[in-house]
Amino acid sequence: MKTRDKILLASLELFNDKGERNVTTNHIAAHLGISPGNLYYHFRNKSDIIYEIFLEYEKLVNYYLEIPDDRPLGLPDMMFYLESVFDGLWSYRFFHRDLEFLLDNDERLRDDYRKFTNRCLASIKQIFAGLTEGGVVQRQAEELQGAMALNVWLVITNWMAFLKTAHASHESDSVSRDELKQGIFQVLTLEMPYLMPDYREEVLQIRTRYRPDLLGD
Amino acid sequence: MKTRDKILLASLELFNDKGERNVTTNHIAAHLGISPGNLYYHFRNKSDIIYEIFLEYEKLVNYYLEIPDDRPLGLPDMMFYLESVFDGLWSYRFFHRDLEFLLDNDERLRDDYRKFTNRCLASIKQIFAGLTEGGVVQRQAEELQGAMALNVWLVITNWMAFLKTAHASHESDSVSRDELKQGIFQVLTLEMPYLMPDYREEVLQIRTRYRPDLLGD
DNA sequence: GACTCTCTAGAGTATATACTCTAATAATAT
DNA sequence: ATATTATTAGAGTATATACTCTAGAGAGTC
Repeated sequence: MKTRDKILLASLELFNDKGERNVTTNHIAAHLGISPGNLYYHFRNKSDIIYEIFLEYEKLVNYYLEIPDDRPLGLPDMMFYLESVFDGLWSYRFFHRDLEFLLDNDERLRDDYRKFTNRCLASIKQIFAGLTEGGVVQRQAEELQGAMALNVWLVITNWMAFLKTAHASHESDSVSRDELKQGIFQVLTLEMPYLMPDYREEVLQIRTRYRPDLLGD
Repeated sequence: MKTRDKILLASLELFNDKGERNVTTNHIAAHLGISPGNLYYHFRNKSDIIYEIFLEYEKLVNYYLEIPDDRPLGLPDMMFYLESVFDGLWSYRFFHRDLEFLLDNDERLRDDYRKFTNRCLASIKQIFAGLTEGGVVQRQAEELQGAMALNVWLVITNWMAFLKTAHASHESDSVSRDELKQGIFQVLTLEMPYLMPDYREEVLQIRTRYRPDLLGD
């Protein structure tokens, strides 16, 4: 593998493990057994590394959120989107953690992330539209749709942070992929009242698969 | 005012303005025109300052979330809670920003914050119970209540972060108190389907007062 | 006036961090 | 083989940051 790619991979791994704030360029170099000079030959600075990782993340999410416009959506579609999005969230979980600081220090990233957010929100709305057409969710007032999508977005992107703060110990990376998936439980809770009555039972059923076991300890 | 209190006040102000990560103890001292030595005479370290500020925040929120148990709750109660909580959020807005890092570096704070979260979640559930009794919201399955409360909590505590990232410019502290209050719009959106039909119109009405003007730009 | 206790100044320190510079080595082209 | 280019090592630097240490000023007490 090219050194450049190794750097990106190691950075992502370390960021996810320890948080961007706790990982220095020297750490990354040391982790790979290369010199700082070598790292800076491939990247102008730390922000550049983060930005490239963001681009990968963005690409992945865009791929996950491709929505067929030639057919309505069903329950399996919805679950597929949820699983995919939380998968992406897991792979790049460092990102939403130090987000504000990252955006503060890289204008390019800030602009791109803003557009990214808006695209995601649009996709969520589109998914709801598809599900409405598919008879899974009830038709909602136009006026509510944007705010609903935003709430879904808030729950999804901040579930990880909540888990981390709710955990008793901070033993490195104590949040597991499974726990993250419990965010799906929260999103399904959110959607419950909007479902067509026929689907309520089925979704409640699916939802139990994601039930957190530790909540409220 | 005592130097000790001045330090707490100035720290809170600077943290809110620039983010905890961007404010050093030397900055705080310089801002007050006192020496670093003086600052460290009053506080053992930066974590201690943060911890004391957290205690104030906690006290404020606890005060706001006192819930009368001798009567059911009405719509005005609900709006009062929302307004209060978002007020507290505004006054200590730095806190939820670098939360994960703060908790990683102060075990005492982590434990306290965890308990704080659980108390808040319990309060939210209690408020829902009161509103149910008051005939404002429909009775929900026991099983849903915890997850609903958690979603409300997620939206409330992360609304600020969303605003910051959604903003185009990072011109220092460009998020206003009014914009923060638009989080109430989101929470009301969340609650909408659970309301008793009689209250729907009124809440929709109230909700328009908090409508964001910039969303989706 | 001597003594004590609280508070403050300010220079200073150890460590960390992002990043640079030079020289050398490996790879490739001619 | 030689020239050129891409890659790497590794020592080094400027700056920042959390925090320490010593000395001394004020205020109150005996």
